[in-house]
Amino acid sequence: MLPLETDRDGPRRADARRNRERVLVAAEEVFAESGVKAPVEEVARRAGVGVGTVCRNFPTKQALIEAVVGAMYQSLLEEIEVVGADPDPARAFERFVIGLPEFQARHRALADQMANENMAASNAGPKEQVLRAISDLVARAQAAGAIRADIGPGDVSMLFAGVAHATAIAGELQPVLRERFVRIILDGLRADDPTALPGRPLDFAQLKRMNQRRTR
Amino acid sequence: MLPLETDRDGPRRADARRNRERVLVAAEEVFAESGVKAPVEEVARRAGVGVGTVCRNFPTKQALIEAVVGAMYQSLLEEIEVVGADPDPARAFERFVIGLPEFQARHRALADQMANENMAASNAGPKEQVLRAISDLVARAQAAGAIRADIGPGDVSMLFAGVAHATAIAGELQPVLRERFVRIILDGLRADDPTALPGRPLDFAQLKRMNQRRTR
DNA sequence: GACGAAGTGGAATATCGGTTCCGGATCTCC
DNA sequence: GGAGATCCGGAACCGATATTCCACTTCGTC
Repeated sequence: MLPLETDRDGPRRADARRNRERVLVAAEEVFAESGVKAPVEEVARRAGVGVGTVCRNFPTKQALIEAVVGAMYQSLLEEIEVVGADPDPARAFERFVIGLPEFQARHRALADQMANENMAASNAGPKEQVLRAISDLVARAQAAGAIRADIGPGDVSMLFAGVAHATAIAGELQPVLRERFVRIILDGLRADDPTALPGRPLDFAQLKRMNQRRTR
Repeated sequence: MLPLETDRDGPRRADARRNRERVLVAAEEVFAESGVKAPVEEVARRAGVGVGTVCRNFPTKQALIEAVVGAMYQSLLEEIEVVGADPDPARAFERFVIGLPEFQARHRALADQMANENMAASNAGPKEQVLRAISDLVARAQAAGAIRADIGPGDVSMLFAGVAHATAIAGELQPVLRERFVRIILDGLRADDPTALPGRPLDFAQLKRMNQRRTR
């Protein structure tokens, strides 16, 4: 996607590089439709190449998934930067939490990945930026008094990841349901007169630690 | 579990019936620990029988899963009846929504199943009872003014299923996080001065229709 | 206790999906 | 345009897992 690619992992020949790109695009589509459990062969068919080509560019299925997830973090980051530019912190936060489950629904592979695996070691770059951006958004909204103070960015992303997952089965009702649920949770996050929460606000460091523990 | 079993699906010999029961128990444990993707052989080992025995009693893995799910609906029903006996509708509802994600976390197979598959055709009996009980709980809470009127029982169960799924990865923090999220959503469900929701309240009939569409 | 029916264990089979391999096609550079 | 490196397709391989099958054991009954 970027010219830098040639440095790290680009094949030497022009047609090969084209194929690699087509595989990546196909994989994003297939994983979005059928989840990461979709067979590699399906990706190959969609890309119009043989399985051998897929496996040469991405030596293992896990590597393919991580490449796709990396690209998605990149595009998520762009979306966040757009809503983050909103000068009103409350509205920026609201636009973000409406967009997040929609994004996760659009790229189911990311949601599956976030729910299931380590992903801690890999993709340090774009992922870290996304997490920082989310933390900022939450902190700004809290500073503005738009949402209660006793939650952390980890709470927010887990809550809305749950919405994305729950609504995933919902056919054409999906967008409406997603918005219903987001609105309800937003009401719950407003500062008015909340019931006290047990535990401490959840930040991403703790969330990461949980994932590491789990995969060990 | 009941004497009726001999009619429908019980083997004729006493030891065989014992084995069937042990398989069911083992399957519940194994699925809870490792999800429904756990190999049948693992279930057999845990039950102390051969795979042949498992497959004779439950001709297909799907059948085994459904049997386990059926048993879990039964026990969920019992829990609901306990909290439903609370004379205060608001407190009954609250106890229910705190218990639901906990229950789903305890029996991950059920959550997987609820999220993934049809389950519409099978297990008509106990499932229908559970759904009716949930609808009652929601309606009573709404009649008492404890929660907003513009949501349906389907909204409630999807929201809290989402919590169960999102918190599934959370190791020892799981119970705390679950309660945090449930409290937040409960705040959002209270009637005070809610933002208007798009769409209509979701009931179980619509939810079922969604599942059917999806598997077709 | 002995006989037949019912049930058992686990090896064999079938299937599916990821990975490897290689003969042949394609590109790049001279 | 040809030589040689690079890359391609997809068949073959492999491991994992569900399902089937049958020689052997156990149960229930007389």
